[in-house]
Amino acid sequence: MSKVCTVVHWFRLDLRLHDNYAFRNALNEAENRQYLLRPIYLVDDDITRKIGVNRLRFLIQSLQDLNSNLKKLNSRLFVLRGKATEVFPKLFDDWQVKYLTMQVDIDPVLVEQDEVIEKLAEEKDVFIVRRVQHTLYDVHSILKKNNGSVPLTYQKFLSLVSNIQIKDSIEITKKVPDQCNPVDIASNEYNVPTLNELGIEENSLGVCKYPGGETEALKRLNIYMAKKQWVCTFEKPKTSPNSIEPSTTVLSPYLSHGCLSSKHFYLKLKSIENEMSHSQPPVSLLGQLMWREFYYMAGAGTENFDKMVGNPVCTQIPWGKNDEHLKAWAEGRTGYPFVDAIMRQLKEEGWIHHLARHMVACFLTRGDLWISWEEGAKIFEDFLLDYDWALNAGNWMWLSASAFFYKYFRVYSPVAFGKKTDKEGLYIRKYVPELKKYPTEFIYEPWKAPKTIQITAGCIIGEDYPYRLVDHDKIHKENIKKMSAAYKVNKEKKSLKRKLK
DNA sequence: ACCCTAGTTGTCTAG
DNA sequence: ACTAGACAACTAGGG
Repeated sequence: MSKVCTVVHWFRLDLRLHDNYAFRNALNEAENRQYLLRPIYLVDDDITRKIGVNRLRFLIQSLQDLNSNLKKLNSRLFVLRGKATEVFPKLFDDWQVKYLTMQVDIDPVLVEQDEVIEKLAEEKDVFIVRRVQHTLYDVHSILKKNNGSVPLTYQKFLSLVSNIQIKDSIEITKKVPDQCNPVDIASNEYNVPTLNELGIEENSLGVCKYPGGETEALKRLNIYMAKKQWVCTFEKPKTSPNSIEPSTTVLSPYLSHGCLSSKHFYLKLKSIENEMSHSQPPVSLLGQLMWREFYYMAGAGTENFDKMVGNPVCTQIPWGKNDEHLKAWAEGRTGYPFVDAIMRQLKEEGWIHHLARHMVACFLTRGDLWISWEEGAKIFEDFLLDYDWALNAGNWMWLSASAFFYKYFRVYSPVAFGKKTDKEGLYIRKYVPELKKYPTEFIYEPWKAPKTIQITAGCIIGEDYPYRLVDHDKIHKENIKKMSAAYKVNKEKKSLKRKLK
């Protein structure tokens, strides 16, 4: 007896049912051809080495939510363990797969993997459908529109996409017919793994401020979209990096995992903006989505986008190496309370405000520690719930003045910057509790506090809280000179290249 | 080739 | 609370 054929939808960074064209495609195909439908997710065996614990928790929660939403459609999520390139050849045979749907991704590791999968599928006669649904625009067609070169300014990017229409978002409500479900539909073999099963002590993790999942994403989106006045007056630079509760939406982790469709978000914003006057890109909420598109396009069109060497858009800067300083930065013990508070919030909660990212990124690179942005990007990859390959590399290059942004002499002060929105240092007191009792006068510069005050506040600088690693006022000026020299060399190289042509 | 303009979000001081 | 200028002078894109 020949087995019934199967349609597989491979969930990756599209952990949702709304606005998921690729999944709808699979569902329709299974129904029309009377094939079996298996929505799958692959968990790599070394996942715990690749993803930080907070993000792993977010992912597992997202998978659980996806599974329960699929169950409402009379289906389920089939979670499989192993590497895609090893799992698929077996699946193709075992399940008689005829049709595989998935979304298009940009991360070169995934792109490379997809090429292998595509080849394997071809050999086994599996038809693959890939849909652009993680971004608003098909980045490759934008690049083509710009004669194959990457626009290096946001405004240029906006002009390229200005007349592209965004299609409607879709809702999937149709239930999967019983005959499309395989016999092992209820098997525990395919359950979403728990954190404990992955070797993570769940109660060793901090409070979960941002639970993963499509349900949570849409709930969060709707809360913010209900505040129409807030949406329409939103200007990113005017939001606070150090408020105790986030001053922005924190939808980014949901976008990066695909729990929220960027297109769904975009269309909501558009319909609100149609009703009243509103702020504009780059500072508006819609402008934030456009930044995401901008970096996706840059990432897709640039070789070695996540590295300095061999990256054509990245200025080559002779960064130093200092593992002690790097570690202190990552662990929130630079001796600059604002920087340390941010890094500790990042590690504990997995999310920090965009401007807080500016502060610590500038501090690590061109501002103070003179350490490569690649090192910072790796730490962010570990800690951020909203880690996103293209955005992470792009923003790190921006902040280190390696690409997209060039005014390297504008340096964030670890003392002055935070004071603008938090004079009392309430944010520092929360995340660096050893300084909780410091007088406001010294909360941003505790090393200036007289010994008697340090004793009264119960925190001796150099013992209970570190002495500052560097003297910002002095070192940032030296670093500006180094940047200037690096730019000069870069310029000479460029003009030499032009002459050679 | 050259010049001009604009660029998501700096800091500090003086008024 | 705000605005303007000094600081020292960046690059990409467009004309």
